[in-house]
Amino acid sequence: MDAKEILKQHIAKTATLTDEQFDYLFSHFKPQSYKKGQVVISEGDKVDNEYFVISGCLKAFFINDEIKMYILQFAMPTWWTSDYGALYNHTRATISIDCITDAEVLCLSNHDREKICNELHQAEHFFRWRTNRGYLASQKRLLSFMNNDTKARYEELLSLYPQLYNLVPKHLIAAYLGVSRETLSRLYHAHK
Amino acid sequence: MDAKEILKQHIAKTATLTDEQFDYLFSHFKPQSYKKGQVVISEGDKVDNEYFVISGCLKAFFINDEIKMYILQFAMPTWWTSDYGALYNHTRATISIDCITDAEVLCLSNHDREKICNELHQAEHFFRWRTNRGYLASQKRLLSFMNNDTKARYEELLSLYPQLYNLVPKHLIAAYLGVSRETLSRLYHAHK
DNA sequence: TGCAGAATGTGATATACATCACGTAGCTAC
DNA sequence: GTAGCTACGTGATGTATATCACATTCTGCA
Repeated sequence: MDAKEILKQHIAKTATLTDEQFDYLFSHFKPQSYKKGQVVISEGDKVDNEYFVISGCLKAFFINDEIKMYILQFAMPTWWTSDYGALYNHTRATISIDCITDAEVLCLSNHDREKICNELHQAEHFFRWRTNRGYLASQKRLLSFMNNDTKARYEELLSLYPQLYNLVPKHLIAAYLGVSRETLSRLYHAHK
Repeated sequence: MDAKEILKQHIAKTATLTDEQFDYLFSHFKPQSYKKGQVVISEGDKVDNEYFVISGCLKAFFINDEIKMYILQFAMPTWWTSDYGALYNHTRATISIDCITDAEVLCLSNHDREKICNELHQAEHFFRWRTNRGYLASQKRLLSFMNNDTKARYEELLSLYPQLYNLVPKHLIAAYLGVSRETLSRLYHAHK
């Protein structure tokens, strides 16, 4: 299945577009390929685009003053990613994004998204629901952070995305869980 | 300023509606008054409405198996609140909401919101942006949880919402920060 | 093929925080 | 007014996790 078809099916779950409308919408997306390790958005950048993942795995992360990394999102196929704070507020990136594996994405500029949303009511509908789901996922993760200990969060993550275990290095999983790599290592060697 | 005018100005920041369109939209909102301590949504309830706060302060919270409470949101005037997971997915409430002070709200049913969004493109636009902002706030709080210690999060909260200090009991602030009330108490008596 | 750097395991120690326990002050109801 | 409840402070102790240090294994690549 090609990129266009993947996006089409993804949107069809939420919004009803004619083929012509979808073609028009799709004409604003720009395909892009990245190699493993390549940087998509770097802290301090001007952010113009958001990215729809076709294949591969990216990470969106924050580096604090002590050079410690926290991962906000592993972006897998059919997920959207960007530094949305910077994108919507026209500020410089505080979040960086790079590729854990080779990856193909579709880029959509902030300007084009707003233009399409304005022109096509169904597109606005789609983006409302996409953000809805992101909001709910974020709330859920926040609750999990407050309520569950590290082990429970680790198991929750792996039961949701079993592919991560082999796809991404353990220290990145630790950075997603918000614990040190040592603690994570001890965790899953203790309860074998 | 009455409830209608408060909502009107709130929406006008994001979407352009004619007076007729706003009147139509407003006709779907139902005003409601609550007393301090009154429950708006209780865990296990069917959730049909979301709430726009006109006055007072509500809290949205989760109680875990060990009867420990975590506060997801203090809902202040012009904020929206509900158990959105339950509301959108038509499941039972896992989040409860009650009133910290006497409060006035405007209720909007899930059904009516979707109806209005369908009928009025600008309403869909408004709700997309409202959710956007909620998503960004949630991401920011998540990052703060991973990156900052309790003291920093406490000071961040109070600098954002100074009125909370006198409005809500300290153990609720602790439940928002995700620490025990003892730890919070020690925190702000240590660094005077 | 072999080497450098990345990823991972593991021990020792320090620390932030939870938990338990108890005390006090203030508010509310009748 | 007093009984009871809620909010809040504070000490003692236990525990999960960070941090530092070093060893081991894996992997890409020249």
